[in-house]
Amino acid sequence: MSHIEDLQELLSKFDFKSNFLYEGLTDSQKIRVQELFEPISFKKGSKLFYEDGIPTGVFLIESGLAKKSKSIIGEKEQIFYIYAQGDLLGYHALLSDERYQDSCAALVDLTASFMSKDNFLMILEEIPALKMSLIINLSHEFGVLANTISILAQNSQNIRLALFLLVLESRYNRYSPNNDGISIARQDLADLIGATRESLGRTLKEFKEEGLVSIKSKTIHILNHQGLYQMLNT
Amino acid sequence: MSHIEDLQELLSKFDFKSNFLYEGLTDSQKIRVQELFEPISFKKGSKLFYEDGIPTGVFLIESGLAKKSKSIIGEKEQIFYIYAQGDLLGYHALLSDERYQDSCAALVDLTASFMSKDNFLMILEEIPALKMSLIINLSHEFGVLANTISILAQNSQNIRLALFLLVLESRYNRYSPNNDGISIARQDLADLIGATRESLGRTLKEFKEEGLVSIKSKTIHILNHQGLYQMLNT
DNA sequence: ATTTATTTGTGATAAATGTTACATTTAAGG
DNA sequence: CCTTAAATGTAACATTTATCACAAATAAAT
Repeated sequence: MSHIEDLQELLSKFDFKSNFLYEGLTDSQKIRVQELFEPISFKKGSKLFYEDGIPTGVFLIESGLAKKSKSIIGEKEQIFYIYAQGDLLGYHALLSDERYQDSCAALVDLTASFMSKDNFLMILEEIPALKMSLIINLSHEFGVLANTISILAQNSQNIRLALFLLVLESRYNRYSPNNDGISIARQDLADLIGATRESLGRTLKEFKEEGLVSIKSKTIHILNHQGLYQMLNT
Repeated sequence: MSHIEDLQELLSKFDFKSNFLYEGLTDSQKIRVQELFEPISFKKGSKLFYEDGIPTGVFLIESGLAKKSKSIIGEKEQIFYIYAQGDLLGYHALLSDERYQDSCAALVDLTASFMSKDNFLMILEEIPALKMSLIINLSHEFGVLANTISILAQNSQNIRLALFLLVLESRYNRYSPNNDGISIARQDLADLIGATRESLGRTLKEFKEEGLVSIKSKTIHILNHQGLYQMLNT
């Protein structure tokens, strides 16, 4: 197996397949689902939903990026996933009939489609294939979060950063062939890899000096994918 | 809200409700499900299933404890959940139609009920309530793993240990009123909180010297729950 | 019961990461 | 465009945690 394939396989272990919604539906079913969505938009920094809030529905991201994060103890925020175009989100709390266990904020101006809780639960009963897709997807997500725990708990900051840079680049470029680099606030990147902002800055600088990445203000470009990947296998 | 209630609420954020199987079923449905299980037992240290193995069915723990762990990079093993009596496990890989993403090993001699993949998928179609229970449960598990990420990535070893001691004690004593303490290998506890064995040992010694716990060989007893809980809120 | 293997404890040292405080750069608003 | 606020960079220092090497204790096997 080539290095590229190895990398792709690794990255898939950190990616929800949250764009499952239309998989396996007939054309008429797709239209039925689409009819239940309504457009909604969020300014950069605003929240799609809040921790402890009551779930109102689900969101399908049409454009933009959103971070899901939570804070269990103290004020420290942990980002545990970054959603991109095509991803469906907001269904966990809704389905488990709990309050939101996490909050979700737009990283950039964002457009989405919204479906109310009632409509979502209705369509789930109406189209059984959807329910099975959801089960498959939730099961996959379990693996992704377990992998995330494993990476964050067992590896140094260097390795965590190397991995998440690769993950983010692939996520950011999901539907855009032109590689625009990874544009993200330092604090967010730190909250994602479980580091302080200062410490992340130093590690990032190291990477730059080693020619692994280039940095222009907020945007990080990966120059040497192979190099980052090799860090993971040492 | 009292401290005890606060603690209970916190602990519930780290507990799968994997004993959902019979919830909401009629008596005849329960019997139908039970008929499809067959007894199986595992010696301490043996594996219920292996990472990368092909899923064969699901397990319901009748007695004993099991750890679910994985190793993404290198040889470091991360335990991300410890299952106890009453828990159902092994359905994630089966449902997402992937290979096992993790391995599961008995921490002590263990007895379980086993249901084959075919029977599990069959009963899921036969009893729709089961499918919905599964969705609810998977959604809840998502929150638990997100909380685990947050704790492990954002807190010091002391705090991680304090929390997991409280979690483990509650898990170990789920169905046993007499508090037998937490019997666990140091290496396993270290793999659970994301620390080295030596480092864990030192932190544990500190806890002992502060009167928070007592240690008799492999078994840890919590002496001051309040004290451990307060560590989390500083 | 005695030997052997495994697990655990300990101490010295090095490495990684966090903390604090402030300078500098970049973005946002009028 | 200018002003102010927010984000980022930097450096010295403290703290936490890992690593290594080995002793002690416990568990397993004969």
